[in-house]
Amino acid sequence: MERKRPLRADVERTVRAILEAAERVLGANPAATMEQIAEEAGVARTTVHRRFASREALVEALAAWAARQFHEAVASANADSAPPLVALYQVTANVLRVKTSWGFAMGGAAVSGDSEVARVHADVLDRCERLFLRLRETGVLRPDTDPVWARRVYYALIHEAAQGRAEGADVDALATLVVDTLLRGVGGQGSALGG
Amino acid sequence: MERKRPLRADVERTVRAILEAAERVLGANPAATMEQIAEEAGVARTTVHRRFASREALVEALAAWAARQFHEAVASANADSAPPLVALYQVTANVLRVKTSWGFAMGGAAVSGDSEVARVHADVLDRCERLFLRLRETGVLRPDTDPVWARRVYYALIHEAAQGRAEGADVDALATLVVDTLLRGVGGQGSALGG
DNA sequence: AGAACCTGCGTCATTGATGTTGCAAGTGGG
DNA sequence: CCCACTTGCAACATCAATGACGCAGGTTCT
Repeated sequence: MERKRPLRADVERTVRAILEAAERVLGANPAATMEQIAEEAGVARTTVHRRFASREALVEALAAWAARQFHEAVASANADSAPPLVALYQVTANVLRVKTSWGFAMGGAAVSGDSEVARVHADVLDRCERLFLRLRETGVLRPDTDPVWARRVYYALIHEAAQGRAEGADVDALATLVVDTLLRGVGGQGSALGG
Repeated sequence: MERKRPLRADVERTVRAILEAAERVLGANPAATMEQIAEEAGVARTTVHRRFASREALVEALAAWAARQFHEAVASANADSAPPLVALYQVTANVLRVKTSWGFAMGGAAVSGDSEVARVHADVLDRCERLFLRLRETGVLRPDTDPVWARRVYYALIHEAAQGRAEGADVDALATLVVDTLLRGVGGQGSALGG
């Protein structure tokens, strides 16, 4: 996967431009054409094909690029060693930072392919499961909570938070919002249904 | 939009079969072809084209079909008159019943078109906003909660609940889970972050 | 300056999806 | 029983997206 010879600086810039354009365009419309991506990137369609052998290759490269940042975001949060609640907050903030800019590349449409990318996401999922188990053991999560459901809610909340707000929004505030909503919900004190 | 003459019974059955097949196939892969839909429905591709002038028309009919059930599900819950918490639970259960079977037809990909369908969804959104305002006034929601955020979380939770569980899962249990998670979150007592 | 490289543009081939039509066969209702 | 209707099948016409070249012009590196 490594390039044989170092590429010229402008080539790298072009590739970056294409990837960012692809993120924007495909984020707005997953069925967008190479033409639209090229236009958004400010290059000719043929140039895109020169850099990426096929559409599939482009999407995969995009997913790989995002997966790298995703992995780094999660890994740098010390999810396994830090106190679970702190780790949860750290992971949330880091992931939000990435996901607000690379929402499509991290979504299902891009990760469908197997190989490296799927492994990274599976790995993150694993860390997440472990983190939620620790959260429950620590008493942060209610003991009767299904960790899988909790994790899915967590993912959904992150998605929502990354989706709605503009890129400029304060990531820390968003992370607080997500964690807070995840743990306390939006209800007042005695608002639970009888069960 | 009404048919001039009553159609033969088997025609109606064919249309239903196509719509249901479209829901299943497009749910699994939004970019699926007419061929695949026809195959799933057990009819020839030309038959699909006879019943639906174009792909767009098919998707729109699918969305309209789902929108009708969606609207009915929400309307029959008396969201405006019943006590807000009861209404919330009712709406949740009713919507879940529909959404587990018509997930794609109610999602963004199908509703993108304007016209009737968009109006129904906008209407439901309105009722939702009002319901959440009432929930906050009643003290069910924390006073400092952003109603928009609350509603978005609610939508996301419904989506997750409808997504994961098999169709047979107990709708009432799911609704309880959603409302419970929405209001209380998944955390224990003193688990909120310091603010 | 000279070589190597990249890009834009025009062109072309291919492929897959869409939509249409004619025809023969099967079914149900009157 | 006969007619109207619907379906499956096969063939056809489009059309858009993908992907591949070759060439001319411009940039960068040495």
